[in-house]
Amino acid sequence: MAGSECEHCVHRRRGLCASLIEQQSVQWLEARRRTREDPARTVLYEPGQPSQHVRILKAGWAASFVLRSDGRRQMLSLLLPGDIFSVLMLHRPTLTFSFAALTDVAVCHIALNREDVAAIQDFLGGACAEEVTGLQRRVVDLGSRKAQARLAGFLLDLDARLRAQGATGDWQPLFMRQYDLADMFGMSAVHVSRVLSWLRHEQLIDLRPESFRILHYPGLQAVADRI
Amino acid sequence: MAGSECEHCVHRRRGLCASLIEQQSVQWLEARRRTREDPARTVLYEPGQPSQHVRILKAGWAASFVLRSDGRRQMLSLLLPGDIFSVLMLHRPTLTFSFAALTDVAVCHIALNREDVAAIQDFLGGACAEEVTGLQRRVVDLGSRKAQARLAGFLLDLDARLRAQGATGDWQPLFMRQYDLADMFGMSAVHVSRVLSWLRHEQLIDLRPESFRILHYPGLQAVADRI
DNA sequence: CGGCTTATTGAAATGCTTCAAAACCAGTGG
DNA sequence: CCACTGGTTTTGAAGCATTTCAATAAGCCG
Repeated sequence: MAGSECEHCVHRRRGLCASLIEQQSVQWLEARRRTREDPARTVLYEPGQPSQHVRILKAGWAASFVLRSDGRRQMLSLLLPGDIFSVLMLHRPTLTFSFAALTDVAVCHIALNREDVAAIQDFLGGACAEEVTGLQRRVVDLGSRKAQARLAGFLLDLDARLRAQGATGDWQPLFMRQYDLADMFGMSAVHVSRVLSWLRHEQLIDLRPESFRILHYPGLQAVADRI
Repeated sequence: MAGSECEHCVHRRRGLCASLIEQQSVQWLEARRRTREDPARTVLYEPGQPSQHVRILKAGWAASFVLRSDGRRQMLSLLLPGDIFSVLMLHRPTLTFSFAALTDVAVCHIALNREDVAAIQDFLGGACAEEVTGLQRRVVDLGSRKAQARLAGFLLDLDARLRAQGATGDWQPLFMRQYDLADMFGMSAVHVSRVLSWLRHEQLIDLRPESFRILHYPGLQAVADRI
């Protein structure tokens, strides 16, 4: 059974795994990877920790973040199932930021050597470019938009991202605490609560413990487009 | 004369040029590049514009930025002589952001085809990783530090960057208007003025039209380290 | 000198944070 | 079934950071 995990993996058709399988084979990949499961809130990678493995989030949600000396946490990106973390690990011996599980997660660790990496340069270049583009969006977001616009835009993005992965219903999962959103968008948890309450009060979204629903796309978009 | 520009170029020993010369030769590089000069405030690249050329800032200062539909400008990064823009051009047909000259500039355009790019993958991977790291720093900066800390940190960084390039004196150049700094750090030009005045009043820095001087490193560092 | 761009200053308004208290919620053990 | 707990969200009030608007000053160029 263990020998056929890759065969049946949802993620084998896209991204890193697809490239590796194309270059080599499913068996080759299977031999170089192992799955690890971790409970919610576990730190998956600490800055400075040398690692030979590039990882793929098989199931659950995770996030990358920087822990500042004053205890403050700045989230860099949100990882959904299928996302790779981190392309940088293939270029650098260690990273300067952390990864943590937001929910229970299953993570696939893949061991690649220099030649393996060389064989998938095309894919890696593209993945690195995506990483840059995503971070640029965050800079624009943090630098030039107000809290309301950031949260509205985030919910729209997340909705689109989940639908692109095949989600269909009205309700979408949201496995983040309000303080996670606060750390993501550089605002206080209190203010996150207020903004979300306001969006709800305006009938733009509906919110439940671990899920949300967009009630009025154009309205929410209008808020997201405000300065 | 034109045939020997690369030979005498200050930047030939580092970065992209060094990699290309190592892989091929100075003559090879010379044949694929041409220099362009542009006055201050010129737009060097507009988003969406297809370009076969990767560029190196030979002289002057420039910046990358996103122009938002509401007219607001978010600067992404500051380019100093020797900096490449942009690694992303080698992975994507077009970019989503702009480059503009802050001063009069000389820009070296280099035409590379797919094989040329493949030959310097090692260098490109590293450069892309650097790009990511720099943007992550900006996210942390914008997300979790106050205006004072951002400006203090910027001056310290810039000072270090210029000294790493060989600058020695007390005074360092600063070819940015206050509204450039505002667009860079997500604050209003008025507030930039106030913060700089305050830093000056605290005897931490000295400021003149196109240059600055750090008067008290530990003090400025202390401000930069504040939340 | 006049006209342009950039920087400074003040006053008022807005956005956001902090602190503190209360409400809510899920799980635990009685 | 209830009370208790710990983690999370909501709410209010006060204070701080930053923006906006508007007016003035300073610097530079022709």
